[in-house]
Formats: sequence, structure tokens, C-alpha cells
Amino acid sequence: MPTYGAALEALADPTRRAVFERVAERPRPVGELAAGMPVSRPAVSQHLRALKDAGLVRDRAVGTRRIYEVDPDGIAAVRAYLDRFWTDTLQSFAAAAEADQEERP
Amino acid sequence: MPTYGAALEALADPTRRAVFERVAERPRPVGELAAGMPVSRPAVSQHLRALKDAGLVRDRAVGTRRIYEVDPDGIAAVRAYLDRFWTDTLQSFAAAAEADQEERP
DNA sequence: GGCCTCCGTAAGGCGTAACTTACCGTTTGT
DNA sequence: ACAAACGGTAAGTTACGCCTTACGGAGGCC
Repeated sequence: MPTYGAALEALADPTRRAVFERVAERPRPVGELAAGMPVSRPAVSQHLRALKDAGLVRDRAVGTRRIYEVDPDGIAAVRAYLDRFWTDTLQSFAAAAEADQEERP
Repeated sequence: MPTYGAALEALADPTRRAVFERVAERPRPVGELAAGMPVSRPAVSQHLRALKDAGLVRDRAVGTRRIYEVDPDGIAAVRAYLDRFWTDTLQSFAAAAEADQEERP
């Protein structure tokens, strides 16, 4: 059960974000993802693990390769959580502002 | 001009996220924010700086204290950016899935 | 079976983010 | 004007995240 915190941590790192965006373009095996990146293949592999733990990507085995692709369900969950997070935040702020204005007219 | 990357990095740290959530509850001075947190006041102050640089909070001086509050505009910007990020991601995935299905019926 | 490809993991180095204490400027109140 | 409250900043330590190299296991191909 990935928390939204894990997703935020996963997307915080620029390199990992680049990996995720490459996965988002289209499903690809690890070697192909690593090719053309400034870091080594194991580094990419570790980033993919973090993204997977966060529920942002998923993988399936095809022969000797592992195809990584976006996890729509996980993304939808994170998106919903964040969206509610922003909504609640703004709502609290609006309520506090109104209360403050009422307090001293 | 805060990038969305800065916002993600800012919200990645659990302690900083806690600070932000406390600010989101209602506008408060630094001392009150720091009270009841497991870290020192300067630490909170540094987190507030990061949140401010990311455009998530703003502050105003009231006497000798500084009231921190959520920055609605900044949050709206980050929210819009992330929302489009998810949308694009899912759309790319859907397109790739469809292309794949068409490729081998 | 032997070999090669693909990829995950372990171990260690290294930079940096996060925290602490100490200090200083600003503002308020008496 | 002096003292106290409030909070930002500097300096230093420590912990953690990211990267590398080295290795091993699983699967395909001859």
C-alpha cells in the first residue's frame, strides 16, 4: 500500500523523474531506459524500484527482459490523494481567512 | 519563479510536510509552529524558507512575529502543473497501449 | 550443456540535505 | 533607553540518498 508520501519522495529526485517520464512515453525494458541516460543501468534499476514501491510504475517479465510501464491505478490513486490534499489545504485557508475577517470587522 | 520540481522536493521531506500541514490548518507565527514539533525552531524556520521558495507558503510581519500562511496562487500553480503532468502521463500510456494492440491483433 | 543477454542486488564512496547550537538584528513594552 | 521576545542566519556535525563497480541468478539460443 503505497502512501502519497512515497510518491512525492519518488518524484522529488530529478533523475528519477526523468526515468519516470521515459517510462511514461511508452513501456520499455530497463536496458533501453538506461541507454541515453547519464547514469548507469543499476542506478536506473534502483530508481525503477523506488517508482514501483510508490505505485507509479509496474513491470512484467517478457523473456529475459522486464518491461516497465506506468501504473494507471497507482497514478490515479496518487492523483486523487493529492487533489484532495490541495482542496483541503485551500479550503482550510479560506475558512481561516473568513474567520479572521469576521473577528475584526 | 518557483518550478514544480521545487514544490515536489519541498513536499518530499516528512518533517517539512508536517510543517506545511500545520501552516495549512491556519496562519501561525514561527514559534507557535515550532512548538509541538520534534525539531528545533531554527529547523522549522529553514523548512519554512524552503516552502516559501517553492511558492507553497508566504509570510507577513505582524509586530515582532512573522505569520506564515498558505500561498493560494502558488498552490494553484503547482496543482495545475501536476494535474497536467498526470493527464499527459496517462494519455501517453493509453496511446501506447492502443498502438501496441493494433500492432498485433 | 554451454554460453550469452538481461537485470536485480550487495557493498562502499561521496555529496548534500537536515538538524543542532550559538549568535545577531529587529521590534515592542516599560 | 534598556530589556525581553521573536525569528532569521552562520557554522559545524551527522545521517541519508544517489551513484558506482562487482557479482549472481534467471531465461533464451545454439
